[in-house]
Amino acid sequence: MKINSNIPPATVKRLPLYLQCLEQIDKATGGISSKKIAEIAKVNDAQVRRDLSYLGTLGTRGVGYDVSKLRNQIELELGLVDGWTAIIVGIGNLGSALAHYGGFKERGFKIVGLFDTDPKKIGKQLAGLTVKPLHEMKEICAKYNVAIGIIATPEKVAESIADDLEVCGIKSILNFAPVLLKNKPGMQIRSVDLSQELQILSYYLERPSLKIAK
Amino acid sequence: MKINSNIPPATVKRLPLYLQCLEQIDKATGGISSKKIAEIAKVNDAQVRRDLSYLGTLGTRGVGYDVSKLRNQIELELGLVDGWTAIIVGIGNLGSALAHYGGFKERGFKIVGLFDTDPKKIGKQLAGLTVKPLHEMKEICAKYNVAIGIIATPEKVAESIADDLEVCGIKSILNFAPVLLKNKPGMQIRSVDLSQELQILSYYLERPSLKIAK
DNA sequence: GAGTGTGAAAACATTCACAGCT
DNA sequence: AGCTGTGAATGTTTTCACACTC
Repeated sequence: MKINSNIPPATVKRLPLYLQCLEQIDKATGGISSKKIAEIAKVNDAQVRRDLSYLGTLGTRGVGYDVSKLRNQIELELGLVDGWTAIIVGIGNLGSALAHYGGFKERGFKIVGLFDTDPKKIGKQLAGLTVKPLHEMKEICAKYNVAIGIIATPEKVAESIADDLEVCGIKSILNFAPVLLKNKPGMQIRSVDLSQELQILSYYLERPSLKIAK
Repeated sequence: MKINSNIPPATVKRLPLYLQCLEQIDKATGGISSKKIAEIAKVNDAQVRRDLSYLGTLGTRGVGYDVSKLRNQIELELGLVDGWTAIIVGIGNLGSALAHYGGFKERGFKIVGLFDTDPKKIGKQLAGLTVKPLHEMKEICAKYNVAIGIIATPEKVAESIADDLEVCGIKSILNFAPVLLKNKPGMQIRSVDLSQELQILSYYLERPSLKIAK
């Protein structure tokens, strides 16, 4: 089992998609073709083959890919077998949703801490964890060697939480607050803006107003 | 005010990002340069100029862009001024988070209905709306001319909800359930998988196991 | 026959670098 | 002097098409 650490970014973005496909097909199916994956993932089949070829020679000509072998290899490439630990900061509706979200555990991410500043939330039990105040963050991060900090706070405090996470030695942030965080050297930051997809969708909607223009 | 309906997809994806930038800068600032936008959005400044040039000749050489004029034009291009209405199906933690999410309203999307199958949730008041059973969906969709259906249900029922939305005449779906929905002719579907970004992040994390491989 | 893996072509996207305007 | 808008160059991604293997 080898890891190719030089996969094109466009391909890296699609690997989780393929993983989802493999999970979704009939569990009894042992093998699958690029054509079938392409159909479920809604991409071109040559694309699928090219993407998977970066992970090594995994398929069998004339036959297809072995589902579990393929899954293992994608998980290996994405580093999902390393068992990353994460904490969530901001336990409102979104933070709670993330804490309960089965997809994280299923993908090898373990949530080991929930934090909030609101005294009403501190002490609450949630998804098998107790919500803790911010000043206990450093201890938890050290104890569990936390790799990822997930920000689900209101936008006003997100930047300061990012600073706190940096102090705790965290090297990666997944930010759900609708704010563009400042760059921090040595820190990987990815932001998910829940309204962004809706805005993109809007561009491709049939618009009454377009009939007037053009 | 003209709409250029032929903007490259890569640019469309960045327009919401620029909008976020503009919202985030000091409200007092009347003008902004491509260099400043690039810095906040963490992209190349030539990229910003090229992207914005698709919207028309908006800047002033030697000066920069007028913030409010730029914002208006981006909103116009994205169709955010058309006042889309949306409904949310599945009022768990994620659905509640989405219902309360200020970013939707701010971007011109109006949530006009919340739906769930759970009798315990039906009747609940949330973000100024009452949670309704599924069979009232069609009526609400017709009444408010709903354009977008947001799915925030567990994965098992997501596909059948998508069918229901189709029956209600909805033409666009934003799916938060971790499942790849089947294609429906004439239907725009975008999926947001909350764990996907975490998986991409994982690929770029420093891995202990990589020291062994290679 | 069926389906992978991959050169080569085509399409798309980014970046440079600078003329042109304020 | 400062900053846009954009040709031209470069880099990346997608797709075609087919030799090759089972």
